[in-house]
Amino acid sequence: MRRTSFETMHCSIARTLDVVGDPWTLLIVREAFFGTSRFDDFRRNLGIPRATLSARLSTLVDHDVLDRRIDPDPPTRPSYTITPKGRALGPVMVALMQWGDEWSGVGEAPVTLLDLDTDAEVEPVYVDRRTGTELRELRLGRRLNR
Amino acid sequence: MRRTSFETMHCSIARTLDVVGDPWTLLIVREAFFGTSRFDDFRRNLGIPRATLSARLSTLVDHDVLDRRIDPDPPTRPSYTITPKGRALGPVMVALMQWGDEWSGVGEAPVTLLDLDTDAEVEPVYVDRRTGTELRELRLGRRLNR
DNA sequence: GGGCTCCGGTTCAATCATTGGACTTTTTCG
DNA sequence: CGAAAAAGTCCAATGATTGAACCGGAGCCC
Repeated sequence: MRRTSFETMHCSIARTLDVVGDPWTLLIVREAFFGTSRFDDFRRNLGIPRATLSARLSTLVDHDVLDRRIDPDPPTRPSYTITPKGRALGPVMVALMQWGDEWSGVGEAPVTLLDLDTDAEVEPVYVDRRTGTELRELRLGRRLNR
Repeated sequence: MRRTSFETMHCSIARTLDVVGDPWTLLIVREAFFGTSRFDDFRRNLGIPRATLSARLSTLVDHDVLDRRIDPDPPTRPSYTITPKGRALGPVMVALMQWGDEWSGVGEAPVTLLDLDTDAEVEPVYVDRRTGTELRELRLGRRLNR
């Protein structure tokens, strides 16, 4: 049977997972985020099978997370670049990375984030926009709208 | 062929996706996060097939994201509750939710987050711990450690 | 106690997705 | 020109998901 679609769920988490909720997709987005743009570079960096990569790139382009265009000047090959919508997945990747750093027994964090302008290390933390309180200490609940 | 395991990748995102990188898992964690604990409640709330739910719950328990124990008092049934390791996935779900709110065309945000103590609305934003700069405005790079 | 229902699964066949490898086509490079 | 690389497609084999049917123990009801 076909994988269940979450489109109809009235839930933003479900709808996001409908786009990026498979094992490979966010790794592809990660690569694109940090500059990978060519088919074979994705393939080599990730070790993903060609057919799978081809399928994922197509749906990412369909969802406007990546942009596919042919470079006019040689080498004349497709180039996959991240869109604003794709770049907005940064926080998702940061959150996944921090959880892996802390809980997956990877040891020392494999990657440190940097501010590209100042070259300083960056440590993202969630705070409440209004109060500035760190989210770590908040007990979160939810209210269903509508 | 079996789904590729990301265990050996020296990357925290990949290792996290090895645990929660399939379409259903994070929805199950979301349910557990907000209090669902019984097999049939997960099934009804999500519309997930029994066999799939059974498999996912098992791996989540194996990974110590959920805790399974039998309630001693009747009705004597298994109860799945979220662990600290599972609760630490909160930021991942927040990031997914915010992206869905903004980019998935869901309309008004279906859910508002609340501080359970004060009942005030909470809007989580990522800032750099050191500088307080919002992550949105940063151009992010990475440095590979080791 | 006997039957009924509910809950939490397991089992099954069908279909879908993923994988590794072989193959193709176009482009680039020497 | 000839070789090699890049970007896919095609294929058979194997897993994973799905919906439906089945199952077994715990409560409940008379």
